[in-house]
Amino acid sequence: MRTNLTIPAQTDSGAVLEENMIGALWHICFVANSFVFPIYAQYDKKYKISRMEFVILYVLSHRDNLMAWEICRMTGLPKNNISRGVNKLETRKLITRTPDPADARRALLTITAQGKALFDELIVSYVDRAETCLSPLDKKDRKDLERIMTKLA
Amino acid sequence: MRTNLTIPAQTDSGAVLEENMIGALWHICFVANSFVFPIYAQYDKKYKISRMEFVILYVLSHRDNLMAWEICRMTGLPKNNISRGVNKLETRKLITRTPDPADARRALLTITAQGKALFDELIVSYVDRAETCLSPLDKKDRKDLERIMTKLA
DNA sequence: TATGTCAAGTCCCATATGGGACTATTGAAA
DNA sequence: TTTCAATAGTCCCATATGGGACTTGACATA
Repeated sequence: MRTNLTIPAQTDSGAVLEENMIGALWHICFVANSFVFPIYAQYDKKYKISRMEFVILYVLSHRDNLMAWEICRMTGLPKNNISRGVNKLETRKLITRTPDPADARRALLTITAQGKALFDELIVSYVDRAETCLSPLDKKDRKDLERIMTKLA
Repeated sequence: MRTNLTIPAQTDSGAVLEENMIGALWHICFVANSFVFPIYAQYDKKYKISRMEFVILYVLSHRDNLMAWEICRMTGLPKNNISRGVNKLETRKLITRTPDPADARRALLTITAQGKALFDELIVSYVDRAETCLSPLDKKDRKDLERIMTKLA
């Protein structure tokens, strides 16, 4: 379990890679890691929620009645990990799994009120951290970033 | 300080996340993962180079005579993982470790010609993949992305 | 009904990862 | 000098992760 992690506050990485788009993508990865790492550490420590579980809650809080494989498709995460997360969330009653009577293979996942309540709590840290990470950006930067990221994903 | 977040109720369409900066950061993570995952899989399979090892080669190919902890600081990766990677790269003669005579704790890392040659091979896939991932972006987008990412990292 | 194929999930296992304890060394304070 | 703290790196161990095999169910074709 992760606790107490320290992300080095500042880096020289800017200097390491200023060639072209390689650098941009390297930075994207760096930012992504520095962003999520402390969050997941906190979720795990404070709420016993793993990365996979958070991702599932995140997706289900936006769209209901999804099947596990759809979450895989949307997130790019492997199905066994999602499967594990779904099971854990179900036993904790944070989501429900409703078997599709028409096809016994399928089960529709829905977040419960309890799950939604937890998610609303989790997302506060998420937003805080996002604000911290994006604080160097002005309004225009943010607009641009949003536009670009929408194109990319 | 927390942002008042509004989670759009049940967004439709595959785009799970286009609200605000939460969405942007979620996208950043998604893009980062989708970008690196296939690359590291290939590096591992084809060259027996792990993510950590690649990162070390990457950094050392830009800056010589670094200590392990500096790589940690630059990349945000934990020191034990970097330590492992350094050892493996050293036994494969892709980097050298020169003990600092003035301080026996320290060792300066340098990429070897062999290491550089391998890195040059690796980076080809990296650039290819970067180009693929960034293909939806036009020239202006790319300029913006680079500007923003430099600010963020 | 039998058969082959695909689909949705789960299980098993090997590996990657990260936290924390530990070692060895240095430098500073007492 | 002795002691204490900090630094650089390694080791150990528990957990997270992902590939691939496996299970069960659905459906198409015969």
